[in-house]
Amino acid sequence: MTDTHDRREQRIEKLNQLRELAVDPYPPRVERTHTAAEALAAFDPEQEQGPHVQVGGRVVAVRVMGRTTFAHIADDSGRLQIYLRKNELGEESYDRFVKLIDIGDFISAEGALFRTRTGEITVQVQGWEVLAKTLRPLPEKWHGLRDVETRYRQRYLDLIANEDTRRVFQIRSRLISAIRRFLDERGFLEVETPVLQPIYGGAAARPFTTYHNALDQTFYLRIADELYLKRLIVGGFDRVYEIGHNFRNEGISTQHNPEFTTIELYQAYADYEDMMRLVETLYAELARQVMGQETIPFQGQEIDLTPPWRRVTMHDAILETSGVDIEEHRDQESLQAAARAQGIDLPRQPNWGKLVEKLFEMTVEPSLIQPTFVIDYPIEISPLAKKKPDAPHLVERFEFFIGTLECGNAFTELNDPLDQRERFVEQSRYAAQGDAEAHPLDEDFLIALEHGMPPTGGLGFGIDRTVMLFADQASIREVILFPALRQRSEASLLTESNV
RNA sequence: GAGCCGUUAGCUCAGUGGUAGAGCCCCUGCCUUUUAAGCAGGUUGUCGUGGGUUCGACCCCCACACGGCUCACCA
Repeated sequence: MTDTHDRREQRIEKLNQLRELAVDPYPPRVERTHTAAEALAAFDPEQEQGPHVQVGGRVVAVRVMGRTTFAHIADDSGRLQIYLRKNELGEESYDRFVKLIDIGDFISAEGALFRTRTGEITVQVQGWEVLAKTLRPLPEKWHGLRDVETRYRQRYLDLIANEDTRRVFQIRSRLISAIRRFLDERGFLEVETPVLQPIYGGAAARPFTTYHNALDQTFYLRIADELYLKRLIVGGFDRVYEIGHNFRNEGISTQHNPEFTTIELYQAYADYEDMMRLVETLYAELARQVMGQETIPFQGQEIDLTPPWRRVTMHDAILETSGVDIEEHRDQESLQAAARAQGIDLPRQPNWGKLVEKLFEMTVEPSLIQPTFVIDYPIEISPLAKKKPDAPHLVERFEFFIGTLECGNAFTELNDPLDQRERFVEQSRYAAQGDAEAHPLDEDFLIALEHGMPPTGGLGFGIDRTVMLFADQASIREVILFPALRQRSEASLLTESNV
């Protein structure tokens, strides 16, 4: 018999006592005239007494002083103090509150607003009711809830106990709204494309595999939206975007969750230069709307999102940081040797482009604090982007980095169907050589392209990482309400729930 | 998948090879403007799980579970 069990039984006993008093501990509805914030706003500071209000919320603090009691209730809008007096409520109602209401219970209370001696606007309670009796205690009030595992597994407790957690997810919501507003105002159409796909594509990643019984067919959970959105550009929707979950069957880290939220957008008659302008304009706008200024703090740094952002080619960035000139070393052996000469040990990769990417990640990425567009990527790691006309081993692609986070990816989309087919074929050669993330050939997509796609700029960026940036969080789990965790065994759950 | 660290009361945390602790929470009493209310008294427990060493293990050893960080993979 554990302490929790005792406490739970104590509360069930209180629940039963309420029922014996003919009180429904879970009434189906409640009258409410004001939220906590509305009640506070309704009080005229010039007056001694405010209007009569009826409010509801969770009891978060109780101070019993004999025949008088102060308590705080909280709803989504904030906290509000209530004041109960035995001589005004009557002995029965007053004692019922003191004896049968616990911190955590939901109640409603009605009465006139007044200001206490210390100046706090408070409801002088004339009547109150139980809205929902709780059976388990809330986390402690001083230190709140710190245990990271409990915070993730029982996020509701985290939200109750930690105001900062509420703030993070409010920022998340406001960011997503602001992104939608920004794109809607510019004529983008929000669309939804399949999550279950017969062929995955649009990124380099391992998929989750599932199975549809009626169709007797394997499906993959999408790793990107790209190929379906481009089909819509073929179809004549010139500006489309989708916000949704992607799924990648890979490692979990402070920057990776197996399911994560991205936005992808495509704009016909645009190129990657247009996408760069769109990104920097959007992020500055988000900063203004959500944070009130274009400079934001992130992990101890001041990040200035004011456009224009720095642009640097991958070639120049690597040369500046590591002293290795990738254009002088266009095969793996040579590039590995050049890197080694600078004291950088590069592991063998499936191709030159991947080796360049590796070199970039090891040397340049950790230095990219202020917003930076890194442009012109190797073709081998960019099978869906258009070649640079004057350098066919590179493509018109950029990624942008803020606070060393890789935030997003964009290119001038490849709309030449025969080139696209060759790229897919090249990818299948990498796959045959053991590249597990090589892009599979999508014949259906090629047929779409053969019907004609206008010149198009495309962009994708991680919503979660954007939230990390704006909410100043170091771990992606802090910006996902229920991050992926290993399942607890049934036995351990039962032990902990004590029922 | 690998390395390191962590797991003690409902919560936040101390702790020692020799009878498990503190604060908050909770329970009882007093208290009619408190707000970390106060005062007096009281109860917390499979010390993550399972083995082993030992006269004796919360402590030492091994395995396992879960989590965190770093690395690998990736966005």
